Amino acid sequence: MTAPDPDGLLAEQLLRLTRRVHRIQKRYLERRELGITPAQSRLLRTLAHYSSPPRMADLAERLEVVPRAVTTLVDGLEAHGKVRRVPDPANRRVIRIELTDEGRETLRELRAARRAAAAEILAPLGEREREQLGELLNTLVDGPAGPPCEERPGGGPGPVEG
Amino acid sequence: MTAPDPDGLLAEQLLRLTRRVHRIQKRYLERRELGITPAQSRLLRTLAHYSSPPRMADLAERLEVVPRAVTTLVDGLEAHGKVRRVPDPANRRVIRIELTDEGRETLRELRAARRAAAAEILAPLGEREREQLGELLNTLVDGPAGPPCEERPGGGPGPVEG
DNA sequence: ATTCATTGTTACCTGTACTCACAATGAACG
DNA sequence: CGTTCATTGTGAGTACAGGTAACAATGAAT
Repeated sequence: MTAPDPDGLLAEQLLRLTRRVHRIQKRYLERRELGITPAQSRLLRTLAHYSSPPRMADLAERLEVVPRAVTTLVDGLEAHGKVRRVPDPANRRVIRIELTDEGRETLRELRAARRAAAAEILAPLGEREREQLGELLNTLVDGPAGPPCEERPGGGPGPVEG
Repeated sequence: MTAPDPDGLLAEQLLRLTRRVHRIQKRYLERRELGITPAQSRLLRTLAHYSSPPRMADLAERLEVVPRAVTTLVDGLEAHGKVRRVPDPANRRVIRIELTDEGRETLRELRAARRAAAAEILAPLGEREREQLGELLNTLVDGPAGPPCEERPGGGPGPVEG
């Protein structure tokens, strides 16, 4: 440790971990036959954090992807009846995304799967260390922000991912 | 904080960060017109950690991907003259992957790019915190191991990624 | 010699996200 | 009013990363 390029190394570890998370999560998803992909699962979970149905653009910003990607994800979820597109009467350009009952149900199972996957990944860490890691990651994520776009306007519905 | 599902959240942050790393790294790679993709860059860097040219299977294990993926990556790198496939006289099934001079040159630029990307990501953290994060990630990565396969036989050429 | 395991690869498919172009809507301003 | 411009979501196309399955070549074991 204290290698020549500690920061670069750190990025490498990050990548590796994420690949692992992805693989494990996928396994759990398949096993439970929920019929959704990891990215869709992510959108679904994100959806749950809003108090009122978000717009596509909100989700894009939140997920740190381009709006087009959200369209695809919502397509998939809607086809499986997990979410619903509802027009916004106040602004006919916007579409708001609502969780359906089935979506909420799926979400419950999803959380279990997620928890199991996380537990598997985090096994080597103790309680205290997890907290540390959590704080560090929070700092990182909330820090510079910014997907392909710049920064968020601020007055969103009810974010904060918690 | 101290939310209902801290571990799940943690995984979420991980994913988000990685997406960011990926995006930033890609941007750097394009800007410098190195003509390689992030995954190829990863393989290249990994290659540098071996004292003697590794086999395809070694790389697959190291990168935690299926051997087939390595084939594709090496194809790309070889086409750009960054690496060379050399047959192993001792075992005619194996192919060893060597860095070419051009590959080594690219590697130098790559490190700079990587460092810049990491710096950008890690900006919100202080020196002390980076060390902490580094240690935590190390523990995680070295912990349970295991790609699609199980565990590594141990006697690899010269691993340890550092 | 036959059988089995290793190694890399051919062929194909999925998931994810990106760019570009565009239609529909809304807002600003003459 | 009409013109112009920004916002919002989407169709079409592309790139990249990785996974499965089948296989040919080689090596090892019996």
